[in-house]
Amino acid sequence: MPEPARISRIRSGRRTDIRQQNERLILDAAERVFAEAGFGGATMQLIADMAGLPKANLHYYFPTKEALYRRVVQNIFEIWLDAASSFDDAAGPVEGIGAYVQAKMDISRRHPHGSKVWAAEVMHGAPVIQDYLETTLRDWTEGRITVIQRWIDQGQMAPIDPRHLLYLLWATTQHYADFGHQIETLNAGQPLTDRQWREATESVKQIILRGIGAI
Amino acid sequence: MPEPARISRIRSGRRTDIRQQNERLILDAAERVFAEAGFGGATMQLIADMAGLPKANLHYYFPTKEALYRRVVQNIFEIWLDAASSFDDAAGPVEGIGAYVQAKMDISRRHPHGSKVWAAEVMHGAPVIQDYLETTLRDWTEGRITVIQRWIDQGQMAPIDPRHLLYLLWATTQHYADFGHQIETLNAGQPLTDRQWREATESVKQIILRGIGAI
DNA sequence: TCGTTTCCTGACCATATGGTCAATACGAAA
DNA sequence: TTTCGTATTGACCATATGGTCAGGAAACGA
Repeated sequence: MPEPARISRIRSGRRTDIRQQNERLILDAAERVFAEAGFGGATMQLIADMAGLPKANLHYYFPTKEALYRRVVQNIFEIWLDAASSFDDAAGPVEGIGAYVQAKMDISRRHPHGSKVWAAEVMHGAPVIQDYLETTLRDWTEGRITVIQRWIDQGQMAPIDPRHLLYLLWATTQHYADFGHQIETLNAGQPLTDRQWREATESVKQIILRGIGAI
Repeated sequence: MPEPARISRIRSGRRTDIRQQNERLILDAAERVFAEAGFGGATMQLIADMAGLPKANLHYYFPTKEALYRRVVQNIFEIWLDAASSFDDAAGPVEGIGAYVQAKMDISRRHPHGSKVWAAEVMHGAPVIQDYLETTLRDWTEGRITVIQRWIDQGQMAPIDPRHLLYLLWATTQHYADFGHQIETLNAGQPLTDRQWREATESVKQIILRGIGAI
């Protein structure tokens, strides 16, 4: 059976470079357009223009609009999961939650479009990633609740309902991406500067860490 | 000039009842559909079906889809402003912010669709209510910042950046509406009970009030 | 050079959707 | 009863959009 080997050898050439490069181009454009216009408001033509490719080319790499959207949402979810790891190897809430807030604020700054797509997806009832919510997200959440509960039992923080603490963390950090336009409008129409992002992150950390009695 | 009087007398009859009733019917259906499908994903036909009226009837009361959407967003903004008043007549942060959290959590529970429409509108760059953001919302925000700063100066709370405190308040309370589906999924697929809503509200209040050093 | 696979794209199609309109019914005042 | 402004609605239209396809170009191994 030399077949698979031959295929995989072919796939490692320049052709896959082209495929990967174009898929990335399309995914980046799609993420932006889906974020700014929503799934229904986004058009393949607009995504194509933003990617600098003919529309028919999109359908060569992604069979349908749904398939493209699905890939965008999955990408975001993976980024989300990466940040989640900052929670893990921490001795106490100050380091754990502090690092988590930091990671999520960084994501909000670097992937605002992705965050918006995720938010819209959930708001519409998670038609595409419902299974992820019920498996990966639920498992992750349960794990983190255990960790937080242990911190409480060890007297490292006040007895807060871990679930609502997690919601508060998600809400607060993602707000800086999802409602970035509102924040910018209230900031004299200017995007937050490096300094303002640091201040925001510090404010969030302080309020939450103090709020759970970890400081 | 008896004209206006006659018109206004006519307008107070049963006809205006019909108009008001149908507009309400349409607006309620539209709010729901816009929230669940987004502006682009919503169709006039779907809204019509949900309102129990023929599609052409919608266009009799609202000339275009945009006009209907505009009205929905404006309605939400008014509800939002009502809650804002709970902030005003309060002696200190515990009452003021406590009441504000309470009011906003109640809104999240009673108007989840409206909250989602608002969120989507802002996420898409506020194409419809940008002027509100720059006028009403900006003014309200500045006013509240002044109040919070006064509390800080009077030593009633820790020196937190008022702006980021407001963002945290908005983010946290609205999260329970906008991400209600996710919360429900993590709640064994069940909507929050009365008790759980109370617990959520209490958790949020506690963390924030403690976090700003008001307790 | 040749054969094969992958990639590219203009032109085209079927359908969904926002919006229009003319005909009609209805309710209230005269 | 007549009149007139309001409300109703089925049928219809123009357009936008997701998706298809055939023909050809480029890339690559032999």
